[in-house]
Amino acid sequence: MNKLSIEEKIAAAGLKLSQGKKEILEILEKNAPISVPEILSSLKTKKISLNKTSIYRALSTLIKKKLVSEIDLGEGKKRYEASSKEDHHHHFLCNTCQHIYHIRLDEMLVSKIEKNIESKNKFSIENHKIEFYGKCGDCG
Amino acid sequence: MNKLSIEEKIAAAGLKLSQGKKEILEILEKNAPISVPEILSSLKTKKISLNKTSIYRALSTLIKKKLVSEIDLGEGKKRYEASSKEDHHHHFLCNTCQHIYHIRLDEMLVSKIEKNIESKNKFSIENHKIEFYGKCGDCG
DNA sequence: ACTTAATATGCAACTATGTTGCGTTTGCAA
DNA sequence: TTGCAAACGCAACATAGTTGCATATTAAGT
Repeated sequence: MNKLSIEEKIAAAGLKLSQGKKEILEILEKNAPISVPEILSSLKTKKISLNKTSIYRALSTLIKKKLVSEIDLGEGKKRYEASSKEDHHHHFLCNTCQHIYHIRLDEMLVSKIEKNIESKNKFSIENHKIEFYGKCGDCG
Repeated sequence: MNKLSIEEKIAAAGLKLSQGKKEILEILEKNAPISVPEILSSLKTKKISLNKTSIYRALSTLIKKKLVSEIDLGEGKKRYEASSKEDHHHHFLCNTCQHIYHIRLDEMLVSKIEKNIESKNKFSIENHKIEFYGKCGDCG
């Protein structure tokens, strides 16, 4: 369980507690994976001014410290989520309402698939990207 | 087996045989999945002048007719490959040499994973994106 | 509190991928 | 061979993301 406050998490990662990082983490913890433009407009709503350059740089250090993870659903832009939300998981994107759902896979099966690939080829797999697309319950 | 010539494939899809589509398909059939900038420079090498707008538009119609498929390895740009090359397959991207390999998965296992997700949630899965990253034999 | 060094920020300019509008050209079929 | 739809080139635009540099803020040491 992760009961640390945002301030504590940033401190634990050995980072300086800046307005930017604090606000960004706060937003990410409240949202499904969002893009930088969305973070930007979310900040504007909260009447907080933060430059896009600063956001990209803050995200970059947060990613390095594993407080944030980057995902790419093939939309031509990246999305970010607080990695503290949950552990390893994947995403389902509804082709109709564009909602992003977190899903948990049977990791045993994934691992079987990877072992299979590694044995057939001479690869050593370091990570994967697995996303699903379709219709969610609300739209089906 | 797909023994049709490029001209025949285009005709079979009910498309006009334009220089652009012909050249693009020719390049895609010879290459691993490549991006538009790469197609552009490949054309330049062959002393063929074709505008990037035309490339994007040609690709778009070729994709609609299923002669080309679009893939996204999270690099901030799309890649394209001739779908005639092989049937359903996935990709492995070497983190060291950036080489892209075609891999074939145990589709039974993939289908098991999907059924699992569909039963736990109220999703109907229409497609997926599954890519692997790591070190290839040459780099390991 | 005061200084300092490291990190964070703002701004402007820039790069890259991809798109749109529009006028012109080309392939192909009647 | 002529007419129409599809293809094309060009310029302008849109959007995501990056870089350089000057200024400001934070946290640690005095």
